[in-house]
Amino acid sequence: MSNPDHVEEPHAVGVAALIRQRLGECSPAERRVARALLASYPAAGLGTVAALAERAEVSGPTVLRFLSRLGFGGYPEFQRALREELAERETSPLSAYRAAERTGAPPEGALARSAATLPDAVAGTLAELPQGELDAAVRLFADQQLRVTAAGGRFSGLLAHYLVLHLMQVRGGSRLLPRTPVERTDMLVDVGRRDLFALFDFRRYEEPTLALAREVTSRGGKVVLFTDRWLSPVAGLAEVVLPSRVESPSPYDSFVPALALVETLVAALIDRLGPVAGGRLKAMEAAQQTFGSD
Amino acid sequence: MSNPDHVEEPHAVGVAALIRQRLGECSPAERRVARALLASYPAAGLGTVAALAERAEVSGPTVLRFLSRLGFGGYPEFQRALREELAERETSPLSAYRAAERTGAPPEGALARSAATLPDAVAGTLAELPQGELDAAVRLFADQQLRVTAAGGRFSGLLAHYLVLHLMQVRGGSRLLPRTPVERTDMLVDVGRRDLFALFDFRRYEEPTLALAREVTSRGGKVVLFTDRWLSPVAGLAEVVLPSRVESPSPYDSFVPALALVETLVAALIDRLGPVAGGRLKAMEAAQQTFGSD
DNA sequence: ATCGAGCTGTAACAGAAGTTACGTATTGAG
DNA sequence: CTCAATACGTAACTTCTGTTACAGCTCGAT
Repeated sequence: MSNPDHVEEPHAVGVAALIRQRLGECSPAERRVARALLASYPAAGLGTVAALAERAEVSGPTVLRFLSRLGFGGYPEFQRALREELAERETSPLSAYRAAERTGAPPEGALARSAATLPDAVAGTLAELPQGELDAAVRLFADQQLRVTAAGGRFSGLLAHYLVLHLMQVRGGSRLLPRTPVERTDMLVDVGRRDLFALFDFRRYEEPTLALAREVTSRGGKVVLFTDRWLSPVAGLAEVVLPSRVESPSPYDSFVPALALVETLVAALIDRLGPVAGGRLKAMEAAQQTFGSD
Repeated sequence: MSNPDHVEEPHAVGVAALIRQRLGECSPAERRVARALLASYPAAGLGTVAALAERAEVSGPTVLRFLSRLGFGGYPEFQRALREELAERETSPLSAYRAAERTGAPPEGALARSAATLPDAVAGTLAELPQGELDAAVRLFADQQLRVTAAGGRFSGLLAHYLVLHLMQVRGGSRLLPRTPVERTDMLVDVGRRDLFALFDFRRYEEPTLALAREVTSRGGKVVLFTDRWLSPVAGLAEVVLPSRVESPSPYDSFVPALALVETLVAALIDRLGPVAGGRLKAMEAAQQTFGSD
């Protein structure tokens, strides 16, 4: 379906628009269905035929005839269209940005777009984060028996690196998996039950990361996954999944929410390991003067 | 603020919040249902049980058991809750996370601290950013005549790396300055009027970075500085200064606002230079495999 | 006033959906 | 190694849903 021509298909421009467009050709009772539908838009159409009929104060068959007139083959088909439209809309939840986008003129500039998207993305990511998942992740990272290895893709690898830099100070026993296959395989020979992997996999998901996850889990290692809200395929293998939003002011996905999540994890880890981390902190600071920035 | 009494009512705080809250008490297969549900919320829950089961790669009864554990009497009841929530949200387009923030999230803990500090820090950073400074920075980075070199400290170097990865795709002629003194001096021998340096210097400010800035400016090179709100001493030498907030949920400073600023700069740069050339993108992808992550 | 055409609701049907019971596999404890 | 408890899927069942056929009604035209 890649032709931009006008299509008779109902799904072309959205169900709501279709209803308004064809409203003229409808009978009185059918019009009541349309109004009931538009009154509380997708929700009213996601229940049963009988419920919608009652809300519109018509009979069931009238609802069916109405939908048939719109071009739908049946009620399930209509609901499917509604759900698909809903899924589309949910993926870009920032109505403010989209509204500005629709007005034709480009938004006030990148700065305004950032201000509109990034704080919400961070807040949303943290709000949607399952408390249990974070707790589970903290429990794993706090286990000093486990050796932690972090890995990611070209961009997300920086998040892995950032996590490792913090873990080194908080609990030790952490390392960053190199991106070259040679060094990588060398580091993976002795992976086993005592290993915890922090994997970062964002759209477009990388095959090597999935392969890595398979290898690790097959050997009894555990995986904590940082991914976007569409969930990398690694999610199926991971013990803990931490999703982030990726809405961005640019065409590229944003890593700001994901970074916020990493820092939150580190903060929670410090909360749990408290005194231990404090002592290590002092030691690291002493040994760190040749490096510089904390 | 610290009342640990959570209401047992399923519909009290929204279905999504309920799922996240009870995720800990669920069996592995049930957790997969929860993830599938949250991945494309609420659409995935508005189809049939079989469809949701297939999406989660579990059986139908597992879906039912999961919902039963959440306190729902049956699938229809669950869908009704979903639709009611949807109707609620449609009427008040305010962000869903606000409500979840007030009712669902625990009053204490790292997650709550992050939710309280990071979004505001990002918003504040962007709001306090002088539009003129951003414009000036964009003008410099958009100048293809200039060779861009990015450098930073142990942690902030990751931001420099992130900026370079984007610049390579957007405009080319960009490189990351190594952190070892030997390679560093080697890269600096021919610095001159045609050079632009993106320096990242955060508390505690690094002497090497200041020295670098002195060397660069003395040879006629330009400096754009990313720093915290207390301003690195490099600020005196920089042509453009971009300060970020650093409030954090942990004892360490946060780089989330700074990353947001970098992404904003990239977005503005893309606005100015137009869409990224497809050829450059392909070439980058081909060459990326030999790359290591710092 | 009568006829006819189009709406609309009632009732019965077929099918799909949710639900439940049961058996197998898996895990952890003793 | 054995046993028990839990987790999970398969299959049968039952309810409810969407659908269709049919009959009554309204309204305009002749």
